[in-house]
Amino acid sequence: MPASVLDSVVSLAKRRGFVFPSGEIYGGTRSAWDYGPLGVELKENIKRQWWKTMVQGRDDIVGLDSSVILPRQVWVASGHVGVFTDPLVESLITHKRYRADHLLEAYEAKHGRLPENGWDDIPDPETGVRGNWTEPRDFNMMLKTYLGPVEEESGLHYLRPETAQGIFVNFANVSTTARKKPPFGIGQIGKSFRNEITPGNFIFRTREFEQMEMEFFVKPGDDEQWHQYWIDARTAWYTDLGIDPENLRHFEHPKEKLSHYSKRTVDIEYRFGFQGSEWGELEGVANRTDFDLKTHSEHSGKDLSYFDQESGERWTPYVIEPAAGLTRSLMAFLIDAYAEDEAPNTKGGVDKRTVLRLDRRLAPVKAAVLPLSRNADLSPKARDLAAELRKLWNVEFDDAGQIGKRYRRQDEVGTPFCITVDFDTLDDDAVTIRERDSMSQQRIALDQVGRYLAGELLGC
RNA sequence: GCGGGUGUAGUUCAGUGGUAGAACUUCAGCUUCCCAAGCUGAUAGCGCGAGUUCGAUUCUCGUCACCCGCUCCA
Repeated sequence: MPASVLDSVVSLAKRRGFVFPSGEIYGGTRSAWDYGPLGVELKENIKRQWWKTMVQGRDDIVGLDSSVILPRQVWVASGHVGVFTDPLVESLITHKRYRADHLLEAYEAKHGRLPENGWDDIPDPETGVRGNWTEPRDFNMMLKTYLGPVEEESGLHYLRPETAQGIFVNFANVSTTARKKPPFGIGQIGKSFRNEITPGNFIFRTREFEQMEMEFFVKPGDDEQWHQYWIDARTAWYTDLGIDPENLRHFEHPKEKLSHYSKRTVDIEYRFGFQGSEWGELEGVANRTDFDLKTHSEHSGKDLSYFDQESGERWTPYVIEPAAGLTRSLMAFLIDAYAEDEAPNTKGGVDKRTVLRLDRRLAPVKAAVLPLSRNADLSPKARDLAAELRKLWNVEFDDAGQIGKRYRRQDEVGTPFCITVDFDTLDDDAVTIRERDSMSQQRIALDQVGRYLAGELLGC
């Protein structure tokens, strides 16, 4: 997919109010974005579909909404305080950055001792020149905040860098109250925060982001099967909602690059068409082993193991985690839905039509009611119809300008149905419903429109 | 954070050391109007700050933001 599609989508998103730079009137804040009227609808629809598929649609998964702010100890236990605080140095020659501890370890491995003159002895791995380093600096990926009126160490809290920990610390609460036993899962949608060194690529990487995560607890030994199951299930979720399988692929994390908690991680990647690397991660499906529950058991003193009545064994569940980035998938859905095709015009020729072929379930606007003309009292009738339909769906009313233009405007944002109130409506009390993709039209009685749409928009 | 690039209406682009023009968009009106690019009119901009200068959107510096790379990850 050429980069121009990505550019077109970004431009469309800005032009039609899906996404705005955050705090734009003050110059903006780095890599923070606000979602406009259409963007928030799309975002909510994606969330709703995820929730339906992952939580409500399954007997073995329940939902949770845990807080963004968690005690510092949670992050010490999870390993995030340690892992996310890497002292880094930068080469003054190549401007590449290295982890300070890695360079020191390498030196020690080679010489059998620590350098006598500190950083003056450490060579640049590329050029071999010694001592050209910046001071080691801590890069903590977690955003800090201070609770309480005084900014002091005891009030130090972190904003969560992943929603998962809120699930782990509630594992016992949920499994008891919801009366669930492994294999079962807990799903959660919410914001997470990371001090990314390099955010960018529009809404692809931001410091404040929204995750759709599910932690699935299974018996040790069953974990690898379940892992594969969720990789497949999650991939199918995207294709079911309209993503072209050609634009999806799996990326197996190399063993040496796995996160501190992971045994195996497979990313579901989408062909975004970025300039640097075409593919980008949509969702990571990780086998987190029993790392999280064990570490929280140790640090909190609360036993989070599970007693299996059937076998009489006690074990700590393994965790399979499909963690999806909400706004990334929003971007992927937009890119995949974007199309420019040809449509007939008034003069008997053909024109270019920009159309978002979004799945109906994701479309921000489900239907638009368009009176053919402002004259002859068509607008009031159309307004009434729109008001009626709005009780069930997000419906727009538009009577400005030419009818053809209004169709195109709706196509551009993926509205599946355009309902036209015309002059005949005054006599026959019927309207024309035009479908976005097929451009087919049907005449439906006014009092049947709601029923018709209900059938077409099932599951929305 | 470091290096490179960029910054003119909502969008895409012009342009000048004497404070800017177009197209499309948007809005209002006209056209009994069924698939944008008919007619009339209107709204709207030099990212922000400082310096040089009689005067800066234009030159300089800083800053902010965006894009590319290092790195990190949903």
